[in-house]
Amino acid sequence: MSHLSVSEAVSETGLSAHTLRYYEKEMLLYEVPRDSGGRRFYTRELIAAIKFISALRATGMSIHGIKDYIDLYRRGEHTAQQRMGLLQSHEEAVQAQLKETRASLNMIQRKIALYQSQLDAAAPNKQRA
Amino acid sequence: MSHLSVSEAVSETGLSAHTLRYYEKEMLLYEVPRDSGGRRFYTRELIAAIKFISALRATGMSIHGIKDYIDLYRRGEHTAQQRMGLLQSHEEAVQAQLKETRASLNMIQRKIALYQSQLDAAAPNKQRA
DNA sequence: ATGCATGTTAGAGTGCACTCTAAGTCAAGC
DNA sequence: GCTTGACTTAGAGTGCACTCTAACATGCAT
Repeated sequence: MSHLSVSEAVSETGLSAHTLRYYEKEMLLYEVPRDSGGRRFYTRELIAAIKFISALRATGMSIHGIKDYIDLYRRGEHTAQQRMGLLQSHEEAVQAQLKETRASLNMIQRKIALYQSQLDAAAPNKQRA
Repeated sequence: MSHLSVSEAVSETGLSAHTLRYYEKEMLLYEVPRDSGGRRFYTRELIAAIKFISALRATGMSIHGIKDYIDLYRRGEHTAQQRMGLLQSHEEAVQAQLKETRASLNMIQRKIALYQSQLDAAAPNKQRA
């Protein structure tokens, strides 16, 4: 259970097999183990890493940015401070992006409300007709 | 003041002149007026439209999706209901996306907290040393 | 009248993140 | 032993949203 095949990793992480290979090629994943037939399998540590990478992607960090983070990871424990710094500045960027999205959403919601009042005015008391 | 030059529109909307032309080419903007020399200028209605388009883009609607909305607009008042429908389903998508972003952000924040406690443990009472 | 910023065009180029193709390998089930 | 399905590779292709290029036009400031 702690060794997942490609297809199990696909359903566990929500990424495609193509994307998993692409991430490996781009060095976001390293030391992905193989079975005797040369097929990949994923340990629970790898799955956790993939899920964290997905969280970074879902919040808009680029592949390149993620690679910088992973590279620090590979360089050892003494990079922990730097890694935390990267995550913190990414967090700030995400908060800013959330703020902008909320503002834009607000504008859209006001437009919807406008449509609603226009349509109400055009067809008043429809429920009684 | 209600007629903005290209450079004024750029600073007012935050988009580049290139992007404004691109949006026009993709039919997101239409009937952009020209002065005697053939140069574009932007009315306040156009500026408002550009800002609304930017809100749709900022919330992840594709150029194609925006074009569908604008095309309804061009077809006249009787499409108001459909336009509202598009905006409402986009709103739902944005809410879902916000939820996912918040979940991912949470994961990142937990990681930051982990780093923080690790670094605290490695260098305790640093403030007294 | 000359220089320069600001604009014009069609169309090519860029960067990103996948996504797919083609040709091949391998293990398990009938 | 043969088929089926999941996997392998290098490398090409896709879709999106810009972004830039080159060559030219216009109009204000000196």
